[in-house]
Amino acid sequence: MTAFQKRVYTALEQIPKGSVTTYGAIAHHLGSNAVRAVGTAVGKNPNAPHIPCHRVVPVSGKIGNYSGEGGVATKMALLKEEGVYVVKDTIVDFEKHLYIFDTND
DNA sequence: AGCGTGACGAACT
DNA sequence: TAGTTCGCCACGC
Repeated sequence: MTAFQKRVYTALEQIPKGSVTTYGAIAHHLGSNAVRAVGTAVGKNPNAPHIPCHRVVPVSGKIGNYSGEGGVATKMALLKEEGVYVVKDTIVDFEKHLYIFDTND
């Protein structure tokens, strides 16, 4: 477990239920521009359901990927359980559910 | 210490 | 409009 991973996981826990965020938003929130590093961090350490990694999606409004059980199928299922509907691997009203990290200022 | 890979993103053709 | 390429930063070998 690296410090960078923890930052990513902490950021994910800030995502409220029924909302989603993007890798780019997380990267920017961490003060970086490396969406790859964020995706790598989450992907290599799902950290179990303790982390709502299913609420993380690319800015494309699509599902992206998922290393958990069932893959993207489970990911979109979890989102639907939270009120975020998904059709054809694409999030419905994506930007409406899009959560931006509170800059706290 | 250097190269390649990766749950992405934006620009180019 | 859609497919491809390079870039980004951290991690593994």
